[in-house]
Amino acid sequence: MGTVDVPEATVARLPQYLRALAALADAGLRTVSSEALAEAVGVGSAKLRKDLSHLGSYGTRGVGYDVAGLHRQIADRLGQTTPWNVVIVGIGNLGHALAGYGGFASRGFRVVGLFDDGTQVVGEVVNGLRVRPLADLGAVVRPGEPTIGVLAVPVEHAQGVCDRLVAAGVTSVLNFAPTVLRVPADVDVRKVDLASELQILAFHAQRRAVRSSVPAPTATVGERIGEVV
Amino acid sequence: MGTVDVPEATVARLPQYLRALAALADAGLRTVSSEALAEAVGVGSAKLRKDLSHLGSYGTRGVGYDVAGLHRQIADRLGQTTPWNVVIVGIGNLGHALAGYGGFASRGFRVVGLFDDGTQVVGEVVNGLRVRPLADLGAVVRPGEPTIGVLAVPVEHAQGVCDRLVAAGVTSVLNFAPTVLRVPADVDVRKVDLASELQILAFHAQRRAVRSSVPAPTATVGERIGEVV
DNA sequence: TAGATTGTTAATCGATTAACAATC
DNA sequence: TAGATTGTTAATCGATTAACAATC
Repeated sequence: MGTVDVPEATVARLPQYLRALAALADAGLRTVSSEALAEAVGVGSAKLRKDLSHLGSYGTRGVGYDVAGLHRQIADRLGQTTPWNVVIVGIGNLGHALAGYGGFASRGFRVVGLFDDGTQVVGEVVNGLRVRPLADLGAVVRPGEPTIGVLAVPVEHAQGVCDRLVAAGVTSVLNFAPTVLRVPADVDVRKVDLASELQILAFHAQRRAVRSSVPAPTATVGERIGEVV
Repeated sequence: MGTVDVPEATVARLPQYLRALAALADAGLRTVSSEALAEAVGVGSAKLRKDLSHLGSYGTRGVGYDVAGLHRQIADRLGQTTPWNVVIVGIGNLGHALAGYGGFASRGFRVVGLFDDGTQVVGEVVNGLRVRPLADLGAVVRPGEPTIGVLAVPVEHAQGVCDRLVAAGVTSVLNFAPTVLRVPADVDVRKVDLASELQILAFHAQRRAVRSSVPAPTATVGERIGEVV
């Protein structure tokens, strides 16, 4: 119990639990049941207990979980006890917005560098940071302290810029460019694909539309109809 | 075979396949094997063939898939043949960026409305669209044509604004606020949680760090060590 | 002690993967 | 026909869920 493998699906939910616990603590709650915490996060209580069991046991039977204790425990696991440095590369529309996004700082992330090679934007000050040319990456990314690189460049530059991030010592990358990045095995890449999200919503919407209009008229007695929704 | 259930995991990959096929078509390719297409998307060829089999069969044994035909087929399934209307609510940092994001238009999404109730921003023109007060939602969201709502408001307003989107007839919501939205069963919500993405990266990075430093010194002969990475 | 709630077990479900027969 | 590659089968894996014994 402890450092052993936490399933990926569980890891992805830890930030949600953490946020809900912070809200409960703010509300003055000392203790919370798996039922109540699960409800706040929108999952089932069994799933929540299973998830927490992967971190070790921090609940008390008959009572529930200590809000502050569980919060500390999860924050610890997410590495939130020490601040993480973040550099943002590509200060266009999206990079600008990310540079000013308040949600990062409040979760223990420090944006320590903004980079772009566009002659327009280099030198501009965004949210208190001057935009620097990519050549300066090495001056900001210190091999000692872990740094997360956020890629917000146009898709055609993504791989090249990613290579430079990796060369500078970045081993965690959040990629907003809609492309598959090739990286060494020790580099972790996550992708946020905004257009994809809309396409997935569109798929579901179209499926709902088709299912609510087509099946009824075309079905004949005795035919089997696929389950609706 | 056809309109029947496509697994969620497959749906999430369809946009990636579509993009890769567009690139192959641009490059002049007529035909592509599952091996080559899978490589371009960064998945295994077996997974790709399985995914495509859920759409019906469009490949030719011994030859591969017709690039244009498969592209059309997937675009169809994603509802990309008809344009989708998108409204963005909350024109702050992020909303601004999304309003100007080129990736939406190129995938068949039309941003048709920008909304905000901040006195500062209402009336401002962003990317050719005037920001309107939320009260105008009904004038833009037409019950007839499907509209996707993008929520980029501060977390404390998210639920309230979501309710208004739903009341206006929106049944697909992309939520950037870090909160669980309560919606009727016929409304589809997807969530993009930027801070969460960084937290997940931080979790992995910390795990890598712990595993590469701690286990070796503390392990004793005969002890079993958890598998590394 | 009685009531409440956890942590865990076991069953189920969905997704991935490898292998290969079908077939172009 | 011989070589290539699909579509499908079956095995495996990981995640979810319900139920309940352990225990506060």
